[in-house]
Amino acid sequence: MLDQRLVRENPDLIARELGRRGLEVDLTGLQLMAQQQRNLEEQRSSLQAEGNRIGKEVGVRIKAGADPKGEEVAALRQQGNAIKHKVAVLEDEEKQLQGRLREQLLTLPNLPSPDCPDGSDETENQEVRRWGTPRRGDGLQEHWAIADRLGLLDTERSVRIAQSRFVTLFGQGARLERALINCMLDLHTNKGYREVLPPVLVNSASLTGSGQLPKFAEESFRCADDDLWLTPTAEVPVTSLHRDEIIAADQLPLRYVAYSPCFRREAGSYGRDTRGLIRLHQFNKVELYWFAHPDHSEEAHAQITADAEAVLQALELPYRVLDLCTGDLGFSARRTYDLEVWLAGAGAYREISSCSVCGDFQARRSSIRTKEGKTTRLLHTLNGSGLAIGRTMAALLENGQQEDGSVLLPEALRPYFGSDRLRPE
RNA sequence: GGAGAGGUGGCCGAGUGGUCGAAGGCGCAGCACUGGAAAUGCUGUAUAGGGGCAACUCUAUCGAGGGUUCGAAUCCCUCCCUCUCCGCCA
Repeated sequence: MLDQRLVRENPDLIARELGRRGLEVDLTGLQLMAQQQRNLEEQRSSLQAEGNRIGKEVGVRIKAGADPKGEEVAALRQQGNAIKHKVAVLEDEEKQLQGRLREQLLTLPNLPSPDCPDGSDETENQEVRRWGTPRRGDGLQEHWAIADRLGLLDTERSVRIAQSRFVTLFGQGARLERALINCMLDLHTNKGYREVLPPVLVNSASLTGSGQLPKFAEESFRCADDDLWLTPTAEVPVTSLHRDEIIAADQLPLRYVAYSPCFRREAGSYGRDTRGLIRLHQFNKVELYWFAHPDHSEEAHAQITADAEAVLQALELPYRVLDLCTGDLGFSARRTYDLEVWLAGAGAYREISSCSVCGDFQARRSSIRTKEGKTTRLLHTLNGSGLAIGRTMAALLENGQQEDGSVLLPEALRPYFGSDRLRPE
């Protein structure tokens, strides 16, 4: 959420920065509301001050011996009552206004970082660097074909169990998924990340806190009878881990690594990536998350990205890093580096991780602050996939496929998987 | 799901209508004492919003929301949460 004060005092800045995202917003209405809200607050609180004064005076006079039923007290009472009614009216108006203002503010995305490259869509994302040598060649299979051949998964039975875009893993496939989760968690915890296994059902406040609500309700699965949703990413529960908290500055950064299944409705993506492990309603992910000191979130962004890259390097998967342009930036992000892994079968890079710095955007929505001496400020949050498990498996299958039909696994994964390769059964 | 108890500041804990943002303790910070530390003493120590260059000041907040009252941490209603016992259960 954007700072209400900024809306009041510098709406032009907001309009300009949101313009970089390709959004045309007229903030005069919002500014007016914010100003009016403050006027109401001023009126209300000075009336309340007067009311408090009268209330105290009644107490003082009665204690001093005034007749509680006498004229003197009755007059004060009447004054008090008059003020009370005025306050009630103002308060009501103010509350409504504040509600409408907040509602609208919650739908505005974060302002992009000054360093974020300008651009209108993903074609203008900027490649920052590449790592590894992409494997190319004729006859390289795509991962679903390999998975099918090796009996790693079953999509048709998954439709019977759930519906399309779900997958059931079997045998070596299930084992590989488990190996990847453990491998990644170990990699990150060895670097000092604190492992956390959060609830998968999250309430509306949590989704609002990290930015999925109110705007993206149709992206998540909702439980009909409860205020609970299936989490679309561990970013949601982990953000709310410290909702409404004040964290001492010397404890920052708090770095978490959370494994969780993720659930997404993928509305509006029918027909895209319908085969394989790329786009599913349910997938596993290991997520990195930082609660960072507001003065050091840029370094933190570089670090969290490096920590995500380290997984790809450990798994010997070639990738490239994209600096997302303003037009492709996610709702809560100020700046994002996407990691795209090479898929040898598809012959293309595909997103496997997204590392974002959100500034104080989520912290304001979630009220997460840090205290240093006497000053309390909103802290900064960052998140990065480290990594999406299903897509990692896809990359391993495509990049590790061998002539004999087996799939060779990277060294780092072998102890977890218990073998150096997947073999035809 | 049934019965009961309870939710007060970073923590513990007092406070059943009046000047209470809240005693006391712990913790923490600063100062004094010390060669240094401990112990001790003194002082300070919530959050948000508004006004002010600032010192400072006003308002709100004692689980949440409503109500009674000139005045609510305290009384009433609704909801949420926690704990204990019973039932059910991986």
